[in-house]
Amino acid sequence: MEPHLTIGELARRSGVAPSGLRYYESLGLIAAERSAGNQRRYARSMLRRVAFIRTASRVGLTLERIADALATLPEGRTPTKKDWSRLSRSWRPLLDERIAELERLRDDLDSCIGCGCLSLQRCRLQNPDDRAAALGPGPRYLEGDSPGDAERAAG
Amino acid sequence: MEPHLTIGELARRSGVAPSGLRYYESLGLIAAERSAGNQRRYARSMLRRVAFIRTASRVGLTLERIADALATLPEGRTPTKKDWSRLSRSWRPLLDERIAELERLRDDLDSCIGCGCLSLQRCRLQNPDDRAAALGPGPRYLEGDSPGDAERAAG
DNA sequence: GCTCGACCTCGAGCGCACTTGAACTTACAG
DNA sequence: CTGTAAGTTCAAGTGCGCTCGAGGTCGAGC
Repeated sequence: MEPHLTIGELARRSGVAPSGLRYYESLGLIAAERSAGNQRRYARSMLRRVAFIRTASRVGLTLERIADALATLPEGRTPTKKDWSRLSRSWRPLLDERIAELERLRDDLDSCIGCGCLSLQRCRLQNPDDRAAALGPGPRYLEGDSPGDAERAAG
Repeated sequence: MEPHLTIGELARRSGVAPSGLRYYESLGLIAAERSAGNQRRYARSMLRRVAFIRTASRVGLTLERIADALATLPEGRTPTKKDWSRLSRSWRPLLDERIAELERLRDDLDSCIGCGCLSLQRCRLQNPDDRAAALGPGPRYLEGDSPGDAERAAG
């Protein structure tokens, strides 16, 4: 049991490819010491940090927001379980909101299946104000922005 | 009440920018007649078609899959409410699956909050086989691929 | 000492859903 | 007839989360 991991070992054990780990590093999400020959050597605590990143990503956070979260960890010491726990807890409302939105969509869909209307005037499935438009390109609600964000942006 | 819509009118009424409508057309999702001066003129039924595309997109389908779905509409006549209803109904399982996955994630999160472990060995929050990796780059589960897809791809 | 797999950096490319910009034309109101 | 808002095409750019390739170096076993 070595004290440090090579990038390949961390990759295998975290499920993130070496290229992905280097990318995370380029964004400041993780860090590594270097061997005499300039190769990355990871502390074992990086395993948990990468696990956190992966899970946060599955929850729907962008890497930028994950970086923000990681920045709130105490400096100078390895984070404790309590630290990780605090961060994980903060995802809960986000998940709840995303689930709620999909459920709304599903229920609206149910109430529309009978009519097949998709009417811009009447059907709740439609989003006439296109609130999401203010937030930029790409699929939005499904990628982490909440309707709440859209409303605030539309302010 | 004109029989046809300009691209600007369709954009305002559908919530999709003109550039987006041209993009949809480039993918074969919508079509338009042309004025004497080569400007697009949309039949009113396009409103419903665009509404369908937007909603399907919110549900999490890629534009490619939406195109596939639209291809099953009868040719030679304007689709009826029944046609749209049939397509909408097909989203239901997809939505259910996406909701279920987020709920699983939330429940796993709950069971982990106490420990803060995020352990690759023990914690259900982790996804050790990284099933999603087979499907290519980018956030996956949250963008429309289902875990089922991943399992089939890994098979 | 040599080999060979794993590592390094840097820039480019990808997939998706669009948007933007340049350079130009059309439609309609006054 | 003229001004201008709205339309046209085409190529390129954006944002996110990576991956890939080229060209070179490192490290461990024989």
